[in-house]
Amino acid sequence: MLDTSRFLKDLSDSTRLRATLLIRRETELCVCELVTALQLSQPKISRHLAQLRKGGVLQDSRRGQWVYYALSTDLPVWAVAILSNLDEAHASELTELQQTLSTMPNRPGCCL
Amino acid sequence: MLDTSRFLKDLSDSTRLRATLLIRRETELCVCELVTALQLSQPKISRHLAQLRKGGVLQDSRRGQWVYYALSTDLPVWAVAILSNLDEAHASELTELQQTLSTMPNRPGCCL
DNA sequence: TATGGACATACGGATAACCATATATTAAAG
DNA sequence: CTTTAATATATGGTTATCCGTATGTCCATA
Repeated sequence: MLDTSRFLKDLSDSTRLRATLLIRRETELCVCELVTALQLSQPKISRHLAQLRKGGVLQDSRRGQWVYYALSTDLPVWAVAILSNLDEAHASELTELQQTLSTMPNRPGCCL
Repeated sequence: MLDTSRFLKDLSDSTRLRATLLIRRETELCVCELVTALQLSQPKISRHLAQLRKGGVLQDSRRGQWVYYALSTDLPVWAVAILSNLDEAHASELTELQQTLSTMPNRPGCCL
């Protein structure tokens, strides 16, 4: 079961919040896509994603050399609702991040 | 303007989360009422309330010897919505806290 | 002005969060 | 089996968070 305080703490870091909301919009993203979109180092992104996974916010699935992260399918209703509210609060910034993502060179396709 | 990450961090502590949600339900509460309801030390409550006030989540108003805390009237829509969702996630616990409050001896009345 | 109750803050220590750098793991390709 | 790309983790250091205890401030009343 998801703990409320833990959930909020996991989202209270700007990197984790933006990563989670961007994943929510894009359904799923691999690590290198997040590195490009957020323009942060790979270890930093990976550490934050691990924390979100351990906290039950995200789930991962390996496909070839890529690991894709998506929202956990076990999120309770209140958590899904909060993510929706946070998306509203970050609407324009998230659209910009999606824009950056769409122009990423060598973006891994869904070629499994 | 309220910062999202700061807002989530302020609520990510169990004491601050419960205090905020209880205040939301009761409209306003003074420090000694929160000390009783949450059964924590006065300095601890006071410190957390100060953080919530500085973060723009709560506002305070002194009336005689008592300081009452209420939700800030400047909270954006998304923040109010999140508090509502969090109340749902804590419904039964909050009702218990209200129960404890209602039996508080020497509870300061609205006798300003 | 002295006393007591309500509240705030300062101080010191313990724990946790965050980061950059370096290194390990895994998988595809040669 | 080596190489390379993608991802994960380990290490060490800095900063932030949280707490208990002690003390300060403000207000009402005597």
